Amino acid sequence: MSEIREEALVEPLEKFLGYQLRRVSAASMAHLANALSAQNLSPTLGTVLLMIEANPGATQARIGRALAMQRANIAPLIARLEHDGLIARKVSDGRSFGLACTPKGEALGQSVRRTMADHEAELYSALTQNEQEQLLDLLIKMRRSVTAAS
Amino acid sequence: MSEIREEALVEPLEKFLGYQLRRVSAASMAHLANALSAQNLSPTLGTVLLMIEANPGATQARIGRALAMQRANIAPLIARLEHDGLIARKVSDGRSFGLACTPKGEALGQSVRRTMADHEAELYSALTQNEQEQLLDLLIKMRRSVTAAS
DNA sequence: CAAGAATGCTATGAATAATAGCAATAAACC
DNA sequence: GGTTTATTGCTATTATTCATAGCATTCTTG
Repeated sequence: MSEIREEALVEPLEKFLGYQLRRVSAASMAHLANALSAQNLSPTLGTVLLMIEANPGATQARIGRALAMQRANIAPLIARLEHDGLIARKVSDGRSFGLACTPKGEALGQSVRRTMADHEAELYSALTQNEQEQLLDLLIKMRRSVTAAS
Repeated sequence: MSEIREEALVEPLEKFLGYQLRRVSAASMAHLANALSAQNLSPTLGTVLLMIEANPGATQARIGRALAMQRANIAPLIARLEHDGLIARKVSDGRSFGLACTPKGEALGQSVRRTMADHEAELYSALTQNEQEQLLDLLIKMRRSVTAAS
């Protein structure tokens, strides 16, 4: 009946917001990555896909800025989405392209949105509706100040 | 006077807790990494160092479990801390060692704690004291449920 | 004593992100 | 108009973090 339980260690960073944020975020990311693996997408790829879907015609530099990603890092992701036939590029500038989802990309986007919604519902059900809204508001407030500081 | 401002993109994941969590956590990690670079430590190394300092005698497997790190991933970190003279290993088992900070490690730990406290104070000053406590409580509650689910 | 579990570790690969630099193009300036 | 500056997409490279598989040693347990 009584299992052997390891005595818990002291957590010196317990009161640090950054530490708790990191721990929860890491767990959430792992959970989401697992959920999205069925669609053969990483969390980042899924996010970029949805971002393009919601902003047809945007260039990859703009998408990257909105997601706080460097141009150098988003390039291979765009190439991958295009290679998979999920997005298409239309010349907009002599140097840039307007991105948009293909029908295949929109279909997958729909599925990704469902997966993410399920993931959220499952993971965040430990919090009440009220707490979820509180947490969301606090995070958004944090992001505004953090983004402004950069 | 009026700068050219790029029209903001639609953020389809705006209401997703996991998304906002990731964005804030990423910004916080980058900020902390920058702050800790002066001590020649990554956030992970700093965290492990403080964890060992707070739990002298613990084995690296135990430290790893408490931080949700695989044995395979913590091994090189421990080797690095030992190589730098920050921690020492004392045989505890035929197969494991009890870890503890050296005086040099404790001195650095003190400095790391200060750096982290400063980092937190600077980054999270956008929230009131009350909001910071709310956020901390919500995150801890999330962590309990997430850990239980794993 | 034998079987299974735990520990430390290596090797390897995936995912994410940072920096530097390049060629082409656009925009701004004189 | 022509020069300078900025932007864009991209490659190459590196660092960090984390996951999996496997191995030898050593404990623990039946």
